[in-house]
Amino acid sequence: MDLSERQLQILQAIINDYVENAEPVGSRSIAKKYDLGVSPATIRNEMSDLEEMGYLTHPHTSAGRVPSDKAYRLYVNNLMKKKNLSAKDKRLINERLAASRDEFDATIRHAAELLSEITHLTSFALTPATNEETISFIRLLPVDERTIILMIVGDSGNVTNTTMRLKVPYTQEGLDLLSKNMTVTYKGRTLDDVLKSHIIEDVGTDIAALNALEAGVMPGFLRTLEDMLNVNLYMEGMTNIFNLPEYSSIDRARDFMQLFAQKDWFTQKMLQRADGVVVTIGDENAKMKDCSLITATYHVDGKLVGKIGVIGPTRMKYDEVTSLMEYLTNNLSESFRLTDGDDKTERNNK
Amino acid sequence: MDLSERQLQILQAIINDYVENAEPVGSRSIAKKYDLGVSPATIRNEMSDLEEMGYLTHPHTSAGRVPSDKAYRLYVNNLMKKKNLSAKDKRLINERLAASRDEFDATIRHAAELLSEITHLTSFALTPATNEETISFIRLLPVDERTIILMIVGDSGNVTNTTMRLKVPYTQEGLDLLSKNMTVTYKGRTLDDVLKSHIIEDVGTDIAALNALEAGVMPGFLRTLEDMLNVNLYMEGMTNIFNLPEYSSIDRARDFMQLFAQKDWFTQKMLQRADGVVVTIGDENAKMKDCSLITATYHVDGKLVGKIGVIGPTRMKYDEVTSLMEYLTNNLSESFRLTDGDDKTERNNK
DNA sequence: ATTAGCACTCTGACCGAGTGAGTGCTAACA
DNA sequence: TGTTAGCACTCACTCGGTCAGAGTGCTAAT
Repeated sequence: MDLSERQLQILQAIINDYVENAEPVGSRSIAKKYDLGVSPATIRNEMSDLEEMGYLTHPHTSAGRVPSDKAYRLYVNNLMKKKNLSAKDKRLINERLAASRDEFDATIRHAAELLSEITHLTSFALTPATNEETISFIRLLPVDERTIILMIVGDSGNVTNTTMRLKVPYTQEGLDLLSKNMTVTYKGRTLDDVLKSHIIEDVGTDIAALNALEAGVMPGFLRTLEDMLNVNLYMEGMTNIFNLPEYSSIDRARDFMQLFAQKDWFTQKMLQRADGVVVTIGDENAKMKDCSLITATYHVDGKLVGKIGVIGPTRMKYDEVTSLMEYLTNNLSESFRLTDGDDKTERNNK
Repeated sequence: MDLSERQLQILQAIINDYVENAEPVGSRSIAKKYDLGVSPATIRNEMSDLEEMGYLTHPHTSAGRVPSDKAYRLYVNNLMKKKNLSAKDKRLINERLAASRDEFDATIRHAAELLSEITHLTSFALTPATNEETISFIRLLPVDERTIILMIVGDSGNVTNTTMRLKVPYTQEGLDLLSKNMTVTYKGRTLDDVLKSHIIEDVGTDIAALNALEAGVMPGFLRTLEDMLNVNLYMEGMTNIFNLPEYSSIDRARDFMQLFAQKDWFTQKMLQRADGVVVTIGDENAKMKDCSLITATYHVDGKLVGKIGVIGPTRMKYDEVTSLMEYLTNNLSESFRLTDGDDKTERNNK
């Protein structure tokens, strides 16, 4: 059941050729381009065997062979070698990321841009998930007679705030006291935890006015927590796929685009993927049957975890893309390691 | 040079028919469907005249006529009548907007969703421009030894904040004093004004440590102002156009999609458009030659101004879309009128 | 001024032949 | 027994030609 050395060589040759030219590859062209020391007839026989084993398919009798998902999987797992990035790409990455080093979200967006520029595919980046983030403090600030700001600060400096209009009047003292009480109650607990407990805990006071204020603030508090848990999705290079032959039919192009119309669904799917560089090919992506998806994770200060990814047809340069993503996520994680004396700013989401 | 009553009738009939069926319309079908009391031959003669005047075009000799941009312009300016929304659509709008009434950005996003759902076209919504917003107060808050939060609050409750890491240590008193000084210096001035002055004004203190703190904070302050000036763009229904015959060719579809790849450019273009319901047709949109674009403005508390819009082929139901947008923007402006006793929240951008 | 009639034009669908790429099989060969 | 040359066969694609249908533009009659 294992493949012979020669079969592997042939399979690799077919994959290389097909990835490059997007056209079914015949025995003759393999024999000519790759010096395997055998005739086209022999290659034909091997190809026939490979097809039987499910590594190749046949659009029609008189066409060449096309690698199957299974072939790409084999290639990704066993055959492909790490590629070195070109000096040009490395420079591009370093410069672009350094330029926006101070602005967290901008850096992440630039990472997605770089991915799509270099691979000519569609890419995305997610800001880090904050479920592990714990509450550092909560502050209520006055705006006008009826309007206040609720601000939640996480332990990594993540900030989210909501402006809310109260039905009842308030006092500065009330705000201060409630801020303090809420901070005491929730400090150190994760956002997830506080939100999921769903119990609006009594922050403990027996002043009637304060209880009224608390009741007015709570719905906004929960909404703010939810907001803080949301990650941002940046997509880039969606139109790149129009240049690829697999999307030359309107239907395919539409299907592809529609995947990203439901941003929330897509974000959830991506968040569920394992850490590190993960490749899923064709059928392995339930809903995105004829795409391949490569994701990788970066870290913020060694803790928070965000994701970047590339989406394209199954026919893609897996070796180059995975190497690129490894380089890029390392670079990102490095950027986001908060060293002392650094004036990095803008670590706040939406 | 003016068009006769009959010519107007014929032109209107052609536009109706073409907008409905997306196919060149011939004299015979006009004569049959619209009871104008004349024969196809007469209509042919009029059509020929209309073509000479630039209101119609001819894909080829033996095809029917197609309205030109000029014809649509005439239609929009003089011919079309306001349409009443269906009860179903009204209900849909009211329900959907009411559901997210508390969350500012969500409401705006829903407005864009509604637009694309009802029109089956591509739509967008912009959060209000904040150049007129004035600074209400500025607050600096501690996170850890080196990290602080800078928060700017506008007079309409708009909040933007940045987490920044300082090179130098700070004290609570320092933060409080600087907050107070900055507020005094900038209160009441517009964001634009403060940002454009570009002079980092001395907020007035002679304590050395405070000056150092001020210097550390200023770059972040400017960046926060910039951030606060940014508007958010929500796009919806981009894939709707795949169902339209004018985008059945990949090239057209790609061109359309690429318009929105440069979000910043698009946002700027949209912000430049006049207030109220504005229709631009085909050539009138320099870069979007074969699209029509309809935008409308909504108000927040009668002051801040945001935009929503619909983009589609020149062949669109101008009457229905403009009526819909009028209804929708009225509804939005109404929602955003901050009445007393209302606990509307979440009036904060990015 | 309007209309009927008719010739003319152009598109799009359909058809059939020819071409070329590539396979699969068979028989010969090392 | 694995490899190879040779050859028949298959299938998609292209090209030219034909045909039907829709619609115009012109002319002559009303």
